[in-house]
Amino acid sequence: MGHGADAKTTATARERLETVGAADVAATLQALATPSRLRILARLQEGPCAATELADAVGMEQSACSHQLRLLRNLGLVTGERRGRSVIYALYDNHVAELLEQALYHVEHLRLGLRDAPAQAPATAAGAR
Amino acid sequence: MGHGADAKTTATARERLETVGAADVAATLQALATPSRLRILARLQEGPCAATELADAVGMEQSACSHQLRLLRNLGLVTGERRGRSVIYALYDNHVAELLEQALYHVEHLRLGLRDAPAQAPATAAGAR
DNA sequence: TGAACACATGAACGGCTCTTCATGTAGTTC
DNA sequence: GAACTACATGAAGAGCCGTTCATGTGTTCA
Repeated sequence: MGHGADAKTTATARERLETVGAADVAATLQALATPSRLRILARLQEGPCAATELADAVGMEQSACSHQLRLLRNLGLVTGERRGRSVIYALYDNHVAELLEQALYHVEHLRLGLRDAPAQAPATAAGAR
Repeated sequence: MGHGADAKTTATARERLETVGAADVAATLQALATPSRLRILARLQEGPCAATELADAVGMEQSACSHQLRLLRNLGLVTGERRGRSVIYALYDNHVAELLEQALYHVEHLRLGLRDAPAQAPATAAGAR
């Protein structure tokens, strides 16, 4: 209903994590945990692209790129459909685009060493202090 | 200066990625790419916590937890300061909390198989379709 | 000062991941 | 259908990662 965190349905990140499955979350996020795949996704954010062209754009061998594309596909992050003798790859979703975007955003800031606020705990019954 | 993406200073994700350093971005994101660290960060989002208590909360051995904490610390994602004979760990930043939050959010949606929109390219000269 | 607690660190091992090399399959063109 | 292009796949090797075991450092308290 609301936007971010309502008072009622506020599950802790920890609960949500176990609900979805920590291993699954980790697996998905690992798609963003290597330079090669990061480059692939970043290129795809600019628009769909054929496999060979993609490999060329990110500077990796066709085979290596294909392997990673399969991985990304199995994770449901990208799609690939035939078009003539090419296979056009694209980001699956806008969620993927945003995930990449925000990951980049946060890492850019973290890498600058800027400190926003010393990490405040959510508005829990935090009497203990 | 703006907030998210101004029309003028819009660099492609690919450019930003190389600017920050794809390897560095990957390294940081890899902190979210394993169940153990994911649990650690999720627990810390609820508030600061001593090392042993933390290890207990996420169900891992003290040593293993300590190793991962060092890693997270080196990446600048968490802080740890002595307090008596304990060391209290906390998320470094609100950026870290948000990164975790949004990663969770997107993965929750991706895991549901919900498809928002078939990934639209940014407002480029995307006539080809 | 010595014992007990809290945490950090080093070494080592098993497992996973990414790449490369070689080969296989699908589609087009002649 | 033969040759070529575009992509996928399998096997294998090098390197990295996370855990465990054993031990070390710092702190409190009697």
